[in-house]
Amino acid sequence: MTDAEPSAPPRLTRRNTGTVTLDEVAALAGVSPSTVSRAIRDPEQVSLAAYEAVMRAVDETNYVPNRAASNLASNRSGTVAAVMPAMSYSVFADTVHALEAELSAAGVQLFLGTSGYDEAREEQIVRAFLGRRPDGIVMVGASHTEGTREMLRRARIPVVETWDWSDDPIDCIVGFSNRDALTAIVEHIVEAGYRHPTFAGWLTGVDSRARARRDGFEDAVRRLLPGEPVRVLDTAEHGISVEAGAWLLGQVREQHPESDVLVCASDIFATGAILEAQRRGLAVPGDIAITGFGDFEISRHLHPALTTVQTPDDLIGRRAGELILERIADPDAAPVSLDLGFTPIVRDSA
Amino acid sequence: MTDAEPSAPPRLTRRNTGTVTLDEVAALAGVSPSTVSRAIRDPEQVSLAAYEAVMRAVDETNYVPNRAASNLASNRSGTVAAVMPAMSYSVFADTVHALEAELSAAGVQLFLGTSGYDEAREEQIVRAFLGRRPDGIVMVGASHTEGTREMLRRARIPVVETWDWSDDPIDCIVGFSNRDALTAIVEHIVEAGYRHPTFAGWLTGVDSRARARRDGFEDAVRRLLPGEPVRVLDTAEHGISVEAGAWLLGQVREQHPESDVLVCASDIFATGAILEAQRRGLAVPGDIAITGFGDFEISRHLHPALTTVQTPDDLIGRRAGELILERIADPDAAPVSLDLGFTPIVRDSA
DNA sequence: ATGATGAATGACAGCGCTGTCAGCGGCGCC
DNA sequence: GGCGCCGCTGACAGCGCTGTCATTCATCAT
Repeated sequence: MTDAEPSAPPRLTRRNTGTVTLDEVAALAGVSPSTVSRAIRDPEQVSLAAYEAVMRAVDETNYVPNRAASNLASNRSGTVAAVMPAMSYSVFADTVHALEAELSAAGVQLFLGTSGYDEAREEQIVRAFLGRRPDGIVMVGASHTEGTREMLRRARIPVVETWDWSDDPIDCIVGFSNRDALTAIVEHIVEAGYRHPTFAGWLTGVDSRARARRDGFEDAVRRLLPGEPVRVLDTAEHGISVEAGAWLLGQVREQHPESDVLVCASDIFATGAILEAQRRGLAVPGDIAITGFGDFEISRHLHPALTTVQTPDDLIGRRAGELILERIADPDAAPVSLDLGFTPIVRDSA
Repeated sequence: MTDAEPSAPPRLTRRNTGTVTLDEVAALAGVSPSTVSRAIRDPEQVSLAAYEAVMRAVDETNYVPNRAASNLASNRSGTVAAVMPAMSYSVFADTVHALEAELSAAGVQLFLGTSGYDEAREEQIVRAFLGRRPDGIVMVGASHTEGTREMLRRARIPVVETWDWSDDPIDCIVGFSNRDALTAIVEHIVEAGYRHPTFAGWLTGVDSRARARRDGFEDAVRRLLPGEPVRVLDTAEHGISVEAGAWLLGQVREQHPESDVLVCASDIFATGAILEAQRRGLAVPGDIAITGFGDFEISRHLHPALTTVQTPDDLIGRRAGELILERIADPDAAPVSLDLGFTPIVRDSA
């Protein structure tokens, strides 16, 4: 089968990709390529007979449209890019899931990238994503390098920042105030009678949300517990892990033995701290109270059940998806800032 | 500015996309488009002077190459697609992370999709992904619809199935035997003196790995504990959650009060079961022993610390990435089946 | 019967790149 | 001095689609 057919000139195209193309489907179906294109994208536009002929040919050839060609011709990619800090332990998993559900219902695919809580890496990722000409982009966080902001602005596509709050979003923002959430926690613990709180989070990293939470803690302590020192523990090289939480419990007992409540920037830390307290035979909240952040599923099953803040994880994803889709449909719509709030959940640990 | 310039004919391109193109960069740099393309993709090919002129023009114009055009022209997309069952609680998060690290080091981007443990949905996702002409594809699991297998075979790109084992992979497979892993657990508990095990997992879903674990359990029980009934609990509508684990503990106590060890198909269940045992004041392993699967970070912090099986989460991702890259470079390489094994971790819960 | 409408279709250029080939000048070699 | 060689560059076609416009034909009101 290596010989050229005698009936046709041996003019095989130079770079034959070997895959079925729209033209071949058209030839088989006995219609023009235009009709095949229409039948696939919007059956309403073609007659029933044409539609059926095309579908038969598509099945027969196992035709899979080449989206790269489609993107190029239509200048729409049918994709949305999302950049998030991490996947493990992901608070963001629910957000991504909801986002993907929202988008895929509209036939839009999600491109996912993780920055590892690193804004320089984030910039690289955004640059790479922009090369794929997504129709929109979803970011976690509202803190980015100036380069990232600039690129995003220039891309002229809808941008939704999430999980954070800002008065100066790039475009749209869907989130809540991490700062206010921590303030709310401090208000609760003060009301519950605790007077010597210690904040704990991963502050070595570039996680602006952790920082916002820290700031909210500091504000509230200064306001509600005047004269009280602002105790802050950084998990540093322990990062975001259960182990870091266990370590934190030791730290607070050693470094701040007077502290009566450990205010964690994540349920992950709080989980580790509670388990470590169990191990040490410490009573929670008797010997030390503990609060979390995020209301993970495990938190209500711990002993004691964790007092925490519920964040609108999947609502963020859903709304972000809706917003992106709306703005793809109407690029001139005004930017939207959506504060989804948070819900303090008081259980037994504080 | 709506008037056509008198000097040039008013032949504005019909569908102007408004973004900077390679041609514009070339004009500004004073070289041909070919040279710009080369300078960007492989600086070695052009003179230093040309390279610098191009880079200056790229900076000045904020040029971002259009990958859709590049894909179309070169028939390579620079992407790899990955399909996994879920993201929440994700055992797979580490795998994806390692995979992404491996690929992005080679300048390849990862397209991620989740099937929700649904093989029909998986097929849709694969179809959609294939439209983007990825250079390779990574699947979680070795059980797919025939349609999926067929598409994947026809795509003529490297395919790596993961987290599972099969004698008849589509192309490559990197994983371990879930069946054998459960057998190993049963061997341990029998050796430790337990005689009445109950297996628990989410069997209502189409998770073939859960099923393989169940089968491994059954095999081992029949072999090592002849005469013993094969007790199996399905979390059913509770799915994969901590809550399901708590529920399981209740179930095993009620339905199989004689059972002395609960063999969970995931550390998530085991975690819920241990916490529920704490709540009920049951001694673990005294009243009932508990084993998990996956060795999540929290497992070693529980009380008692969980006996489980460590799976090569990120090694799977790393190897899968390497394999994909190798096979992109050399499409004629022979398929590889890589059994990465597993490691039983004996702690205090069984 | 006639023109006006509208649905369905086809022709064609072009989206922004890359592969390929040809051409240019400078160099070392016989 | 002529030859081949090599590094670098530019011209050009074409990847597989879609937007746009032109065309056809049946349908309808006049």
